[in-house]
Amino acid sequence: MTAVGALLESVVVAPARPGAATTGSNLRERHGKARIPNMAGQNAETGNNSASTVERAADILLLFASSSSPQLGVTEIATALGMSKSAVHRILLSFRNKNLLELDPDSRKYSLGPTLLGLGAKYLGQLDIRRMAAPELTALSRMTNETATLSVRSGDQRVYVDQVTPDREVLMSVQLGMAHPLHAGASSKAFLAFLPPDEIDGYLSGTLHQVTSRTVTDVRKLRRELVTIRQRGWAQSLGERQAGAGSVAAPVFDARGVPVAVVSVCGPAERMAGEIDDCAGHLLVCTGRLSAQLGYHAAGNVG
Amino acid sequence: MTAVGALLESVVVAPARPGAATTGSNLRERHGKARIPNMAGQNAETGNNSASTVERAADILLLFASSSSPQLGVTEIATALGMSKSAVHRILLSFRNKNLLELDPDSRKYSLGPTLLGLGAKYLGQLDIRRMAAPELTALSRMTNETATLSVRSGDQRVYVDQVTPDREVLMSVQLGMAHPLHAGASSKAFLAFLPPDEIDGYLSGTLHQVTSRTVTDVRKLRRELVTIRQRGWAQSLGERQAGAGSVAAPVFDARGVPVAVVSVCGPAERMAGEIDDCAGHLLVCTGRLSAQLGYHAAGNVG
DNA sequence: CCCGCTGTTTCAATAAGCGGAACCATGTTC
DNA sequence: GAACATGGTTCCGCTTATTGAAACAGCGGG
Repeated sequence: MTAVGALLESVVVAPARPGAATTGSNLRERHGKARIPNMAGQNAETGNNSASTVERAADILLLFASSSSPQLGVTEIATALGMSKSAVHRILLSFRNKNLLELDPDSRKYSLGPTLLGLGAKYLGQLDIRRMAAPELTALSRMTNETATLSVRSGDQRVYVDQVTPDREVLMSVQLGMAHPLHAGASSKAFLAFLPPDEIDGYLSGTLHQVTSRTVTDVRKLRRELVTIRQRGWAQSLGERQAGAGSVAAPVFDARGVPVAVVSVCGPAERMAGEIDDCAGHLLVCTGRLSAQLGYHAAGNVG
Repeated sequence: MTAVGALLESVVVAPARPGAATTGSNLRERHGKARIPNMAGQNAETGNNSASTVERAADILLLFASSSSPQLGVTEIATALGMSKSAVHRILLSFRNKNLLELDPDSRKYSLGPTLLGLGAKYLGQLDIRRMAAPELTALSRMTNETATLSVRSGDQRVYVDQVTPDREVLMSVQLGMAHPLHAGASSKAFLAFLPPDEIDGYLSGTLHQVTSRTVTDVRKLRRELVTIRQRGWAQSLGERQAGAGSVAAPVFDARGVPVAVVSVCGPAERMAGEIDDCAGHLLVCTGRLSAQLGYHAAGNVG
């Protein structure tokens, strides 16, 4: 009954497709350079040997992703990104040729195209952690009667890749695919706490953006909290990333002990406040099973 | 309980929010093949004043979407697209900076990045037809006990944007987001049949690719079938796009009488063969309701 | 250990994208 | 309804970013 779950086109005989056994996808990055997210103005200081035109084109796509209005005009984009109208127009035309963007001939504005759906679906389909975690998320959501989410890391950021919401009126729902910093919210902190020490240092040496009024941006305070998280194995947050929301989160480790994903239970802050311990218990059982599936044998890693 | 359905991050109190006004998206495309860099100057005649670098970058993304293996290497991409390794590498670096692609440091290969998930989710979220049709798809799938799908048009192609699968062992599942030609399969033919005559002519004057052994590529035969489809209001296919699959499909019209989407019922070919008339009945009720919601008043359009 | 394969970097040539301004097409105002 | 305003599209010289070949670096297999 799921809507967007199925991804492989085929006449399926068994409920799941046995398929080729893909190895676990581990992602690692070493980008020390922190980008200022969605800021307008000049981005002259990239300093890389990459293709600036392509990056600017990508920025246009990302602008659509972060914009509140689904349709954007040429000048709108140009001013937002500090580009000239002609450059924007040329890039938009290219994307349009590839069906990555669409043009509404009436309003003369552009919007995201269906090909992006294909790319996103493809990405999800090859995320084996997601497949593996799906039943766990369902069970976790049912037991806690709250939303269960799954996140993966992408460089200095974290991205929700799945969620299962409970069957009740007031609930929390996260936006899949959008990137969040590694220091705000339970899921992020759960990731950060279990990274290798040098990566933690690298991240903490950057700017810690104040996402909400409760976001912890003091490095020393955050470091103390990371120690706590490592000791007890899970992180919590009340409104640190999303005002009014609360959550508990714990990482999933692969065989090498690297955190490859984070599972969280989240809901409205007032409700979550009284459920934290209960949720954390269920959560750890869930992540423990997943880590075991990935070949992780819990060792003395508490430090 | 849906996994990827929710898209807006918020603490939701009401189950769903009624969307804003609908905008019919019509677009026209021209697929030129620009490969030879010799006469790469300004070709005013072909109407190609777009950014070739960006298009080539987009081609790389699309290659990932259509490739069977989730990871691609630099030379692999370069040879597949006829580009130089350095160009590919630079573009890959740009995409990596934007988290549109990821690099597996072990295998030194690239794969799709999580930002694409965000873009795809965003696209789905702003497709109001999808929201509107979702309950209809669910009902249709339940009544027919087969898979119900929703497609939209994108240039000369058609894209699945949603599906609801029945609760049984043997079923059909389509791949969301991937583009299909307008002449193969019931959903495609249902679109094609109700386009304006000049657009039909334009499409039929192009090459009709033989997708499966049963794909109709003879223009005259196809034209006859389009007449039939227009007369009875729905299209059928047995293995024309996907071997072993069968389906019936009918369009959804907006207030102007333009087909904005297509709903289909599909399943394994043997089973569908005996269910076609029954499914078509349910299907037409469903699409009729949707068209009515869009302000379409059935007129004497049979011809 | 060396060879072959693949990803990364370098560098000069130049093709390609850039921006400003002119050009249209809408729809808004008076 | 004409003049105006707004925003998309096109044109064109300038210059910069991109390109391709070749050199370099890592890695795995023979």
